[in-house]
Amino acid sequence: MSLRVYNTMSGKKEEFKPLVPGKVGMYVCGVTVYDYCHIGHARANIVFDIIFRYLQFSGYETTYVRNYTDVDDKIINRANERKISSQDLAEEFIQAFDEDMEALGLIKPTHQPRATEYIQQIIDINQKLIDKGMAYASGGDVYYSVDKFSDYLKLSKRNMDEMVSGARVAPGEQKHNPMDFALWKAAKEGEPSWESPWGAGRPGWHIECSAMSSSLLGDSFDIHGGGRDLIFPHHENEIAQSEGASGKPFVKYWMHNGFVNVDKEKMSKSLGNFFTIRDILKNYDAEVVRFFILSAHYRSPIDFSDHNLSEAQSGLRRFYEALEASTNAIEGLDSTGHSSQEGEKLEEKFREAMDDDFNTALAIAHLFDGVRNMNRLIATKKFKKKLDLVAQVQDLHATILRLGSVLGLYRSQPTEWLDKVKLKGLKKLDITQEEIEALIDQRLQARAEKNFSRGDEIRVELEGKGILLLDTREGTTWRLK
RNA sequence: GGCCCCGUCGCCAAGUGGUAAGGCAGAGGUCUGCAACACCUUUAUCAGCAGUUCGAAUCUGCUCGGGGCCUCCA
Repeated sequence: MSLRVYNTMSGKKEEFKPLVPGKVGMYVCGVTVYDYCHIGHARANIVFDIIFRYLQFSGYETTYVRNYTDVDDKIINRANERKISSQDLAEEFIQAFDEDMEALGLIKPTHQPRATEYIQQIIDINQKLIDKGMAYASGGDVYYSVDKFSDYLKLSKRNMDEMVSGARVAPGEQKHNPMDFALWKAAKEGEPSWESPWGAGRPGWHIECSAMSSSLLGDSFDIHGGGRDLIFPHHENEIAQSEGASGKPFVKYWMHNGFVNVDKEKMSKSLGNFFTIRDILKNYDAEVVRFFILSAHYRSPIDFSDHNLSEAQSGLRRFYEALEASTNAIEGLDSTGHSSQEGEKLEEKFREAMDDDFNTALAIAHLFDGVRNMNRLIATKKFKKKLDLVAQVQDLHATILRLGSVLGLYRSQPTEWLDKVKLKGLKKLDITQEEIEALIDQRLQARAEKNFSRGDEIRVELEGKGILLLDTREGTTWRLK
């Protein structure tokens, strides 16, 4: 079974065959750096993070480019509001972005170019398009003539006539056709600008991605990704620019992730229903956020809510509890002399799921099966003496960790993770760790005196406050209800 | 108005022609002084209607409901 990916261009799943066998070039539209990232950005970046990881896991030598758009109207406006320079604003939010991605446990792309580092390439594309008659300079601006590109709207599958009727020309724009879009904008007073054959100016939106992708991946490459909302106009315009300039096919597979919704509605700034990554991480562990996002298929919409995050946390906790139990169960038992096929079987299912357009939800379901399997083995009587079973648990344990890392999961020490999440949850309750431990001591005392009714009282009291006591051979511990 | 997506167990969520994965929550059981964890058992015919087919959650049509893009947006 080989990798199949859903291509927005064809609207179907296609067998994945890179341009150069064994190698993949992937470009993902990053952020415009003028504000903090929200959970929608988190989803897009996590989705392509695991696509990157899985391509590498599958043996592809992958070059992953994710840009920063650091020159743009929104940046200029925001910088003016704050009375700082665009560069300082961009710098501030590039740093914030990097911190957020690091916190979410993303691995770094191969290249993270900035639009302002590619001004010359942007100018070159403009010139090439003008030379070919596909773009025109007009009053210091440069516009793309969409009617010169017959494939325009092939990605978003829209109808030009109807688009035109709804298109508007902003005041000051000098377009021949309302659907034309700016490749280069003449600088206004106080805006960042660069010298060009058309006077001082700055790039339009879209063109920077054409410049950075061709510079780092070539005129044609394998995968181009981003959120669904980028299909039109951003990606459509990129195609027009890049194919118009190079005369070659731009991208082989277009991949778009679904939205994050809040109460079934798209999250957006205008609705005011967005959550920043930073705020979410105050209440939930980063891995919980990742687990939540990967528990649905990347193209489906997901509903962000406290309830859903909590469920994700419960699910992840199951993994960590199993990992903790298996770590303890196989501790000190090295080579058993027995072989096991359990890991191999699990990996096969995992690959099958991931090969089917990165079906992380199914892949995780298989890992859950692995967990149950492992727990069942450990619960066997005289487990440690049955070396064939020990071998299977060792195999499953290692495989779950290895496959989990392809999803960026289970990277923490189980006990540490469980404690961390527990203490984070405790903050919401009306009791402290010290109080719990004091009560545990009292209960221990009572039980030592065979005063079970007092012991049960304490259990019930703590349960009322959201704390469950666990009696084990090593003593009594607690967890959140 | 144009284009597009979705509606699967209480909740989350896979499954795109061959007879419904998984998780959370619930019930019963084993274990436990009592519990918890873990394990075992158990819970759906897929919004509705009409078709195509030997066979459909999966294809077609219609209806109802929800959402997205068409202006900046992951």
